[in-house]
This record gives sequence, C-alpha cells and structure tokens, in this order.
Amino acid sequence: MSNKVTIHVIAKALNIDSSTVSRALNNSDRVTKKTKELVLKKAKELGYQRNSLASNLRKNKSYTIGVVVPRISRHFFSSAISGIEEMAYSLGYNVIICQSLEELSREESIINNLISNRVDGVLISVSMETEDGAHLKALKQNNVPLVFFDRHCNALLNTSKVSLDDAHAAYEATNYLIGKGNKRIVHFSGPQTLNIYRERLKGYIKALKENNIPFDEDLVLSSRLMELNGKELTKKIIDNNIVIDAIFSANDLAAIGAIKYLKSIGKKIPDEVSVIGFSNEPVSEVIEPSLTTINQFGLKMGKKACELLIRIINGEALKPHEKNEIIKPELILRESTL
Amino acid sequence: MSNKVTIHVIAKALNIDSSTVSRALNNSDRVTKKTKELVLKKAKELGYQRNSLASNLRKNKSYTIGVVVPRISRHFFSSAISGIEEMAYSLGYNVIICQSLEELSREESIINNLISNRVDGVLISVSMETEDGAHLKALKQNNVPLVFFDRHCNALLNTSKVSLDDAHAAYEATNYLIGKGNKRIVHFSGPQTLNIYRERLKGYIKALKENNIPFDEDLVLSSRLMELNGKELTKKIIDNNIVIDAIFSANDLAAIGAIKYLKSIGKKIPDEVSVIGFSNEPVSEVIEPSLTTINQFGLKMGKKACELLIRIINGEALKPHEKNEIIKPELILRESTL
DNA sequence: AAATTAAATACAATCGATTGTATTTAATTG
DNA sequence: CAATTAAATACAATCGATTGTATTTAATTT
Repeated sequence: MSNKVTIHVIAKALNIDSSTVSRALNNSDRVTKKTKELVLKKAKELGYQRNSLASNLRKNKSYTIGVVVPRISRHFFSSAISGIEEMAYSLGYNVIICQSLEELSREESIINNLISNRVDGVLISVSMETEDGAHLKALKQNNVPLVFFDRHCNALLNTSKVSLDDAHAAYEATNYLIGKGNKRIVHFSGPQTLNIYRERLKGYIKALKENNIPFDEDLVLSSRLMELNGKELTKKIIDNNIVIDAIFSANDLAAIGAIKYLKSIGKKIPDEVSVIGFSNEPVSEVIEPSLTTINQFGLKMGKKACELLIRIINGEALKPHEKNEIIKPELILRESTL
Repeated sequence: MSNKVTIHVIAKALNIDSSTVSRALNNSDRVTKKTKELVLKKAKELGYQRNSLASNLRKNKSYTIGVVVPRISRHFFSSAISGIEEMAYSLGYNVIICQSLEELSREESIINNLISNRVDGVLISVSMETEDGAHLKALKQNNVPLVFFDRHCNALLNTSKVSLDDAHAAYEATNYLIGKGNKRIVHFSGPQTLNIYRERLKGYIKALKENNIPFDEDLVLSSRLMELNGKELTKKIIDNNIVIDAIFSANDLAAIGAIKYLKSIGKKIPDEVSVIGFSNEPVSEVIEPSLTTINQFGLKMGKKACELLIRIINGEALKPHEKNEIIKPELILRESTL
C-alpha cells in the first residue's frame, strides 16, 4: 500500500507531466533524451512497475495469448506449450496456460475467463467432452482470434487449425503391422467426437481395406485411453478368447496398459502380440519392450499454431491453405513390433 | 470492434445508470430484484463479458495468483500445479502458470510480468540458476505475497515455504541401501545453491556417519541431473574403475540414465549396483528394473502452498511454525534395490 | 531581433468498472 | 395526509496509463 509508484508519482517527483513520463517510459520520440534518462532513473529509484491492467485497458491490447490444453502433464502438450512459448516470446507476447482436465465445464469457465482478461487470442486443443463448441463462439463474438491445434471442434469450420495427419499416421502404423504379418489388429480408439480419434480410426480402416483384411468392428474399442483402460480392454479381449495378434492404440498410455497386462499374463511382445502406441511419451522409450509409436512433433505444432494466431491477431488474412496446416507424423520403430 | 458491450451499453439499453448495472451484475443488495433480472437478461442478450482489466484496476485486486516452476513437464511440478489449481479454484482464484526452464533470466522477466499484471500473490519453485533472489525482492517491494514450495531461495529468510523433508528422505534412502549391505554409495547431487540438493546431500552424509561408513567426497557428483548426466557420470565411474555398489540420485532422470548405462554394459541391477532415484516420475515405475524412489507428494505440497498464500493474501499473519511447512516423504521400494 | 518552424511538454479525455455520496422514489408511521 | 424513514437509483470521482490536441519553449531562418 505504502509504495504505490505510478507515473504520476514519478511526474510529481520530477515536476513534469505524467503524459511525458508515460511517453518517456515508452521511448517515444516526443520526449527529449535528457528527460527520458531522468524519468528512467527516477522510475528505477522508486521501484516503479508498470500497471499492465491500466495499460492494457487503455490500449485495448494485452500482448497475451491464452493456451488451453487438456492437461499439461502429457508430453505432447507440454512440448506444444514449449513451442508456443518460444514463438510467443520471440514476438513479444505472453502466454497464459490453462488445463481443462478433459472437462467441458472447466473449459467453458477458462474461455470466459480468458475473454474477461482480454487476451489477444486463444490457442486450444479441446477436451474429450467438447462437442459443439458453443462456448468457443463467445470468442468470435468478442473478436478474439482462435486457432485450434491437434484436437479441433468440428462445429467451427472456418477456424484455423494446425493438425497432425492423423489418418496417415494410423495408416502407416497399421500398414506396418500388416506388413509384419499381423491380421487381427485391435484398435484402441478415443471419443469419436474428437477429430483425432476419428481420423486415426479412418487410417486404420484404410490400411485394412487396402490389404484385403476384413474390418471387424469388435476389434475397435473406444475409451478415454487411460492406462487402466488399456489394461482392462486387453484383459477383456483375452478373457473372451478373442484372437488377436496386434494392438494399435490411439495413445501411448493405453498401449502401455496393454503391454503391462500382456506381460503379466506371460504373453510375449511382439512375438504373440505386437503393440503400437501414439504420441511418443517419454515412457514409451523406457518400457520393455520399448514401444513403437508416432511422433506428433509437439514443439513444431505449437510453434506453427502460435505463429498463425499472431498473424491473425495482426490482422493478416490467412490464405485458405494456411488455415489448415498439417504436420507430417513419423512412425518410430521400437521393440514392441520388431 | 462492433460489439463492445460494456455496462454503459447495457445501462443505455435499459435507460438506467451504469452504476446500477454494475451493482446488479455483482448482485448487490442495493439493487431491486426486478432490475437485477432485467440487467442479467440484457447482459446475456448482448453477450456482455466483464472486462477484468477494468474491474481489477479499480478494485486493485485480481483474484489471480502466479505460479512459477522450472518446467511443467516434470511430474512433480505438474502434480503440484494440479494441487495449486484445485485449492485456488475452490477459493475463487485463477492461476497463471509460468515456466522458467531453469533459467534465471526467464524467471526474472516472469516475475516482473506477474507484478505488472497485478497478481495477488506468487508461488515459486526457483530455477537451478537462482541464487540471491534479488528479483524476488521486487515482489516484497510491491507488496505481492510470496510462498516458496520445494525449491527455496536462502536469501529470503522470512518468506513462507512448503518443503519436503529432503534430508530425511535422503537419509532413509541411504540408510536403506546400507541396510542391504551397500557401502560404496554414489550420490548424484544438483546445484548446491538449491536447498533441496544440499539437504539431500546432508541426509546422505548423516546416514553414512551413523553407520560408520567413511564419507568419500569423490562419490558425490554434482550436475544438472538430466538423463545424460546420469549416463555420463556413471560411465566415468566405471571407466575410472571406481568401486561402487549403489547409486542414490537426487532425481529420477539421472537415476534412469544410470540404469540405462549400467544395463548397456551388462551390470546387474540391483545385484551389482542398487539404484534409488527421487521424485517418483511415471517412468520410474515402468523402467526395468523399476526404480526405487521417493514420493514428494506434489499434489499435497501444491495445495498446502496455495492455501498458505491465500491466507497471507487475506491478511492473515501466519504463526512461525506455519511459515515453514514440511511434508513427510515416502520411500517407494521397487526392483532396483530388492 | 523579429518571424517562422520545430521540438518538447502540458492539458484533458479516455479505457470500463467500481463505489461513496447525493438524490429520487417508495414505503411506513403517527 | 403530511412527515419520517427506508429503499432504489443516479451522479461523479476514481483506478493508472495512454494519446490527441493545445501550449510553451527552443531552434532556425531571414
């Protein structure tokens, strides 16, 4: 309370006007060099810290972007965030990180909060519960630019997005399994409301078709893709005596659950069952056998998404092909499919 | 630009004063129920979103706390953040998450930015480069309450903190190794500027002393504790023919580097070398052999730290013992020491 | 040195919401 | 029904910084 150092305090101390102080602090060329030095010196001396609330309110610009992800503990998201931060800071922007924890209600309140805080734009990878994205329309209404990355929202068609070529990734993975002689391939999928899981399923089906392997819908199992889901689904398959020779999971966690369960009942990986995951989480490299998986290039996606967003913020009109950026995935071969 | 819906717009639409609109939106009892309903309806109709910048500026309160951690991708930190968010949201606060990436310069600019944005308080676990914490004094100067968790800053003595009983954790771990018959125990330590690494070293030494095992300073190796450090340090030990029978690493990452290297040269774990890590990262459970490690209870630490901070924000004067909250660690026994 | 121009600074409105005080309206009481 | 009190609303200042316009001061030109 005692030391509320504002530009007015500095102004009074130097016997000049606060507008001059403001301009001096902003290095305006309407202020003489000498005055600038005086102001800067006094500001430092008094421990002045600009009040961004006031500044942003007046300028109607916060140089801040909001980032919403399901959870920061996922390697893909934390690396995407690193990419976002890198790009943002290099362009003079700050980043607010928020996690929805896969809950729609949290996502909604986060969005409202970001609007209230007048962020200049939002990057989002939606939760598993998100469907129509009504809450995202509030962003449009408030002229807050939005860019999706990884997980989209189908309802908002004209919104820019950066995505992985999920279908291709899944196609490659499945194809690879088939090439190794597997024919009864289980696919662990996620909520079909999310583009990424639909696309991965598509790629899986395409690969089967091209290789004349009949599609068996009993082999596609949807869940929230937690480790426990992977375990339980695998147990169910085994308990029901369903014959399988491979698992392609839409994420690493569920794949790891599967591996752990298979090992626990003495099934040999990859001899009896091959496994492929998705995302290249750090554990995928450490587990034994190490897990074949797909690199989503989170850093690159984050950077790209942030770059697009800031271009939109700056009033640039993106060309149609730029509004739909697609990152090429990479299949990382490891022991679980050798 | 078109739809700048402020309280004044609502006021004009209803032919009442903006102060009444403000009070209605804040559910003040100075406004009649009927007017409140009218205002709420109109606000919804026009898509009004409160401008927090203006509100916070006026109220000089943001209901936001800043959280600074080295990196969100570490399990301990992401779970601490979860705890912080849980507590914060339950008390009506928002959270801004920032990562220093272990760089002092980033930490400094983050702190300044948080002050500028007038957060009500800050929770921090400092970077490996942080020493005197001069940049944190700016928080004091600006009356922004601060609470440390996990990694402190020695210079700021009177600041509240929540920490693990690191010395005890290390003591227990080392003692356990000794109990298993190990006598030549390497300790991977981190920068000695950080309390956590000093404490862990202390606990290690204490255990040795109590068991009459001579302390050999050549067995204490400091690094940044990345996986690569663990690998290289282990290689160096082996290459120099230094006799060891166990490694106690101040984090899991370096321990995993050690395990990987030991396995690569055919050393049996734990038969030839036992290994203990620190933090209970998810990979520690998955690696083979699974890694004995220490649970830091990130969620609990985060919750506690946030609770303390908000109590300070609310003007409560903490009792001396509350200013130094200590969480009890837990040794998790796994295969790497069996 | 007077006149013109340019540079530096001061003045004042503004961003949007909040809040103490003043005023109007409605309710209560004798 | 007038007088008093209470309830509801309006007025106006404020938070701290920014910025267009006006004014002062300094520099340049003749």
